[in-house]
Parts: sequence; structure tokens; C-alpha cells
Amino acid sequence: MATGNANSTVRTSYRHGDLRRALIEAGVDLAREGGPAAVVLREATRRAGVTPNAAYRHFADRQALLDAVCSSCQALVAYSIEADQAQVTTTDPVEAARLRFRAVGTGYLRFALEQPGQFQTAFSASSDMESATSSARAGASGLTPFQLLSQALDDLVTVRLLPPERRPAAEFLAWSSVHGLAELFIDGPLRALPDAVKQTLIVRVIDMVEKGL
Amino acid sequence: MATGNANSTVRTSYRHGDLRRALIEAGVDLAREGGPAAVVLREATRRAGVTPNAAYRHFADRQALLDAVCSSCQALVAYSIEADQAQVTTTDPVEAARLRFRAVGTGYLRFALEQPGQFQTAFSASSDMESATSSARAGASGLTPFQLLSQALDDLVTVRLLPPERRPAAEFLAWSSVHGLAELFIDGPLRALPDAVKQTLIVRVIDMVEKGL
DNA sequence: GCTGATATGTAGACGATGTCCACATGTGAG
DNA sequence: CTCACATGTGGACATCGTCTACATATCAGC
Repeated sequence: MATGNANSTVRTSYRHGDLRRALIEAGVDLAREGGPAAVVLREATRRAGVTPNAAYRHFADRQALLDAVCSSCQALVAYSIEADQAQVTTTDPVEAARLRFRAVGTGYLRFALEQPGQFQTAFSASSDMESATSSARAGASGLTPFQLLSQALDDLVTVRLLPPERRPAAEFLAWSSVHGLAELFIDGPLRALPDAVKQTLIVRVIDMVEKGL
Repeated sequence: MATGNANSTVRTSYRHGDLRRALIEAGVDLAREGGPAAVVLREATRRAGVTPNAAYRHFADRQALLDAVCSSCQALVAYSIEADQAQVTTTDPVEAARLRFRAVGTGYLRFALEQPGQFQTAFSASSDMESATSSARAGASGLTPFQLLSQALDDLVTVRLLPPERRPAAEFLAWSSVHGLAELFIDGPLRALPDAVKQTLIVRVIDMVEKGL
């Protein structure tokens, strides 16, 4: 095997340098190609040009690696949301808050459709409320997808588009709808729908949330 | 090994009798105990008191077995919905339609909370629109969970609680919300919530759907 | 009732995976 | 310079899905 390395840099030293990061990156690639089930420890080490056991110096077991990959994938979701939010240019603060709220949904669902494997991986590992706010899962703004949604809802209250008494737990209602649609799209019965119809459904679901919240 | 059998009936003949059914039932048990990943072909054959390869006389591969188990689990979801719907006793047809619609959501989510493993398995295998209406996934009424939802929405239109122009694709909006909440409950950030809070969220999500549809 | 084709189950093997234990070798602190 | 520790290697094991033979039970047709 020696320095046999499939990837970018050929390892010159005995030490890898940053194996932990390399394994996570390989895992993210695997997730893109085949979802969480494809995040295989041995294959990740293979791509990092390293023996399977080397992974155990950085991760307790495969699940720990998958957790780290999951966090990285959630950060990608955050970036996708931020990208959609950045396109809001209205100067009207009320309309801006409304559109930035909707952008959470569209960014989330756009990512789910563009990178289904990574999307599934992002929410495959069982995460609790604590890890939903971990900084490892944040985007450029330092906020996780969940926190981006919370903030958008707070802003909705600020501009009086959402009555304060309906604010509590609103993130779970909104998240449920959007996340459920993503699941139906990815491996649910809506998988085969033409893209235009999917886009229509996205708009309608977000309409429903906005109206029903 | 001979007639070594862990389950109910000891196999007396060389032939098993109904191995296909036995494997599916073992698979459903495994799903209850550990979700789709726990539906392991070899373990299912072990529980059926049979050699691993015997399964290949009835299923093309593990995925085929998992698909069958998935169908059985979806039937369980249908039964759960029907159970909740059966509790609606109002004589007022309008209120009855409304409550039967809500019962789709409560029955669905009650099953998700009571049998998370089977619930996840029910929607793990990638199903398309065709399999969502397969009779193997139906409950006592002969309807799949998806069809029960569609019927409830049709009834909502009949009693004029839902304008006909908003009927198209409404099942996907409602399903998204309820299914998404189930996912957040089972291995999302809402996993650790006390049961009472979960019940409140269920009511609120269904409220949102009813209001926003 | 016999016989042979077919359905069903068995036996053994292979490659892949996660993971364990023992060992080797860089690297940095003293 | 040396030695402890961090990091990677090598080999092994159990389990899993699946393949290729092989064996036996059951039923159709004579």
C-alpha cells in the first residue's frame, strides 16, 4: 500500500496530517453518492489512503464518524438556507421578514432535492435538541438550520406578522411540514413527480404554513 | 439444527408450510425491535427455524423481504388510523367528516410514537405512487394510509369544509406536516420531549393543517 | 401406487463490513 | 538524545448478504 492515495495530496510522511478531517470529507462524499447507508468506514479510510483501523484513532466507531458527517451535512443545509435568504432584497422590513422566513423553507427543500443523499444523512443520526444547536452544524452565519428557522420566526413576531401567542413551538410546526415534504420527495411517493410540480408543492406547503401558523 | 425452532410451532415436515409469511412476520418483529436496519435476512430465517438460503426461495434478496415487511408495517399504520376514526361518534355529518380527517393525523402519529421501529420501516423502502395504493399495505377497510387520507379529504369537500379548488394535492400538504412531525419525534430533536408536550404538538400541527389547507 | 419433475430447504463458500488486539513507527517533551 | 505517546499497520474474528451445488419432499400423470 505504501503511500497509495486516491485523493488530492499524496501523503509523504507516515502521519497523515489531518486524518479526522479527511475521513469526514470522504464520508460527506459517500453520503452524497448514496445517503447515510453509503457512509462506510472502510471505504472512507480507503479514500483517505489509510488502513481501516486508523479511523479508530479519531472516531470511537462507525456511528461516531457518521455523526460527524451528519453535522457537516447539516451545515450544508444551513448554507443552502442562507443562500436563499441572501436573495431577499426588499427594503420593506415587513415583507423582508416574510420572505426570509419563506427562504428557510425553500433553501431547505432546494437542498433536499439537489443533494438527497446528503440531506438524508444530515437528519439520519439521532440528534437531540442539544445537538440541533451545535456549532459544528452551522452555516456561514454561525447558525444551524434549526436556529435559522427560529430566528426567522422571531423576526416574524417583531414585524407583527405572527402574533406572539402563536410563536411558541412554531418552529416545530413549520419544520414538520417542510421536512415531511422533503421526505415525501426523496423516497416517498412523490419521488417521481416532475420538477415543476414539485416546485408548485413547495410553494403550496409554505403557503399553508404561513397561513396556518 | 434439525427441527430447532424458536417460535410457536415446531416444524414437523421437511417443508416449512408457509415460510414466506413466517419470514415477513419475523421481519415485522425485527422492525419493531430496531427499525429497518434490524430487518436482517439471516436473523429472520433463524427465527423461522430455517437456513439463511431458504429465504431466497421466497424473496429475490434482502430488499425484497424488507419491501414486504414495509408493506405489512404500512398496513399496521392503516389499522391505527382506522382505530382512531372508529372513535368518532358524532351524528353531525359535517363535524364527523372533520373529526375523521383529524383522526388520520392522530392515528398516524399515535402509531409513530407507539411503534417507532415499525413506523420507520413502513416508510423506509422507497415507495412510489403505485405502491402507496397497493392492497398489501391496506388496513381492515382495504385502504392504505394514503388512501384513508385522500378519502377523508374528499369527505371534507363533500361537507363543504374544504373548497374544491383547494382539494388537489391537499393530501401531500397534510401528509407532509404529519409525517414530518413523526420524524422529528422519532429521531429528530423532539425525541426527548415529555409525552404531554408531544400530544400538544400533535394537536397544534393538525390545527395548522386544518387552518392552512 | 409408482415415478419423475419441480418446489423447497440444506451445505458450504466468498467477499465485504465493523471491530478487536498486538505491533510498529513517527514526533515532541524532558 | 531518549523515551513516552500519538498515530498508523497487520492480522484476525464474527456477521451479513449472496452465490453455486446438492438433497429431499411433494404432486402430476401414468
